[in-house]
Amino acid sequence: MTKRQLDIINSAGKILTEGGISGLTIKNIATEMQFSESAIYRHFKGKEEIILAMLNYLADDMQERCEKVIDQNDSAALQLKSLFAHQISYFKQHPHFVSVVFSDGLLEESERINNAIRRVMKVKHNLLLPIIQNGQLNGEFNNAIESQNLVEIIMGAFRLQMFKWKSSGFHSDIEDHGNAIIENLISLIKNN
Amino acid sequence: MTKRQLDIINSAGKILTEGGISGLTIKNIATEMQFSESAIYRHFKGKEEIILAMLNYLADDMQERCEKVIDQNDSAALQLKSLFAHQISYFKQHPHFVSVVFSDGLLEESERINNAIRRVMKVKHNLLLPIIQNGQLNGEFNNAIESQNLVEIIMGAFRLQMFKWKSSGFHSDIEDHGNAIIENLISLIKNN
DNA sequence: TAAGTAAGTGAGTGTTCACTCACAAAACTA
DNA sequence: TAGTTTTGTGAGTGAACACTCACTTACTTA
Repeated sequence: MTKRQLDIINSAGKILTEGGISGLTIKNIATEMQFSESAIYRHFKGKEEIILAMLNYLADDMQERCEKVIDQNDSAALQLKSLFAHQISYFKQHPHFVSVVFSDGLLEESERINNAIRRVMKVKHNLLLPIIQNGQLNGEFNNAIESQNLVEIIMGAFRLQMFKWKSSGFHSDIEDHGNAIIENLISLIKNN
Repeated sequence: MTKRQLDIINSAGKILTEGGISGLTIKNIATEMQFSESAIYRHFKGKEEIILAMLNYLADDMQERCEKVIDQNDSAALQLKSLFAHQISYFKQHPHFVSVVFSDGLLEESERINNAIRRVMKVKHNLLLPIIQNGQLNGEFNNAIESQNLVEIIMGAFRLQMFKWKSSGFHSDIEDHGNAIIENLISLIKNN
């Protein structure tokens, strides 16, 4: 990944956030980059490669950042809380990643993009699962429910918050509302 | 809504399910209807109107069907269960409605479509809210959490199941997995 | 400094798209 | 049956799209 490629996927992200998936054209990316359409093709083979690069960058970056945030000495509940707090503040700084993950119009166009989106979700899933499992093992969380299902409930709630935030044009306060929902989720799955 | 219009939105739904949002073109709808492109314009002013008609039909239909399914004499938990069981079996028969609700590529193109999608979600929200509120009032459900938030958690989990089902090309068993998640959700929010 | 490569350009190409229009047949109505 | 409306068609339009190509300019390096 060259610097120029990173510039391009950032421009693509900006456009995706502002103009949605139908606005994500080579022409618009080129304009945003302040050079010609054809120049884009010096750095990426085509549009699909740009989208794939965005998604793969997001997955890698998310994995790396989140691993650092989780402190194994914390309680499972605290780990969940800091994981999501981090994730929310990250998306707040880079809302285009929310756009790209939720642009499932992309999804239908190419199996490779489909897989890349799945990979992003899988990274998230794999970060959550061990936390939940530990919490269930040490009696912190409800263990009447399979860990997999618990993870899906949590991810579903989080995704809906992100979706609503995106639908609002990123105007609503995701930090307040998102963290509140996570707080509620934790109190829901806790044994008490 | 004429018969022909209903035929067209059904064709559009079929195409949306099979070819995704990028496949939803006037040409494809016309082919599916077995007549020419221009004939479509005898029944709808344009593509946007077709999509709006689909969404509004879904919202109205969902409202009407779901109201019938909910038996006020049942417990809140049972009401939730039958509501979702009905919804899942309905989507299983009409998977294109899952496609249309999740095609947020549509969303960005027009404020009217945006509002129509929001309306579908609102209908669902308004169906769930009173059930949750009653359940909290009569001590059946956890009332440490605001009803609104509880509704969002439930809807989020349900939407994620639908999304995964759609991503699988509607091959996974939504009836099994979807109902299991709802079962888990209910056990999670129940006071015991 | 000469040669090779990387990065950018302007003018295209072919395709697909939503949509229009003059026209025709069919169905309804007086 | 004559007149009108509804429903369909085929040919076409202009715009947007991803992508190509011959060419130039700038940078690197032997």
